[in-house]
Amino acid sequence: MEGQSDPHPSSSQIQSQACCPTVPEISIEELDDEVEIFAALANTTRYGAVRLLVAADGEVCACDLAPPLEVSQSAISHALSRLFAVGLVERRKQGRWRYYQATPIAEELIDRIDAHQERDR
Amino acid sequence: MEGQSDPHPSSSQIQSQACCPTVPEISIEELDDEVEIFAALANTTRYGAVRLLVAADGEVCACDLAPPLEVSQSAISHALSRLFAVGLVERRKQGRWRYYQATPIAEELIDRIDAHQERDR
DNA sequence: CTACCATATGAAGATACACTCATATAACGG
DNA sequence: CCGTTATATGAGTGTATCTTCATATGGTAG
Repeated sequence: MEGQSDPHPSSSQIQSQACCPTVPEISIEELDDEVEIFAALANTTRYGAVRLLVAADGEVCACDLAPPLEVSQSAISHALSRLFAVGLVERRKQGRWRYYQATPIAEELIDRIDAHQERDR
Repeated sequence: MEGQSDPHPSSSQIQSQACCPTVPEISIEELDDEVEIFAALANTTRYGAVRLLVAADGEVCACDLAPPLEVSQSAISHALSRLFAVGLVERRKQGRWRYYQATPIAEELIDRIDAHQERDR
């Protein structure tokens, strides 16, 4: 399998008007952390939670996030744990409550998306 | 199933130092488009393609993207189609080649991620 | 035309994912 | 203490997702 591709560097030199405008080299292996950040946002529950936290512009306890998202306690807990794992939210414990807050990177990503949606509407 | 939650508005008024700092209302249904954008980036092949395009800072033909990502022709084609569908890349046909280019929103999201990675390293 | 090349697309199998359920932990209130 | 509340976590399951294979399309060169 993988019957070798590499089409153009063959025969003569097809680099003038053909493809190949020198493709930059990037380390593909090191992309996984970043993919995980986007993967954490690639789900309605988790993205909705981030949006709520960004809109709240401050701390919100987990129990206040579940109802508007219409998901169970377990679901929001799983969701917030994953968001925390990739650094999209911070959390603080107070008594029996756990307060969550969006991190700067979360705010920035949402901000970019909002600006984009604003543009082409 | 779903034995109704809504914990605090019950008994007395537990809003002072408890949770509930007025959770903002957002339209959860309208989030799907945005989730699709992040979902498109939540895969190594697709994210790698976007990174290559952003790094290239210009057009790159599909055949030049497959080798560095170590994926098949079919895989890169599927990947680019999906990225195009959500507006993360643009494309232009020239002869039998198809040139892809990152869109502004793609560049901005990558830019935010890079700045973030820079920060906590 | 006919061969070949770059790309696209549909179906299909293997894998990963997001819930739910059950249960655990921890903090408060009586 | 014991019951209740808020949250966390592991297992299990239905569903979605990604890649490959096969094939289609559209362009180019002989």
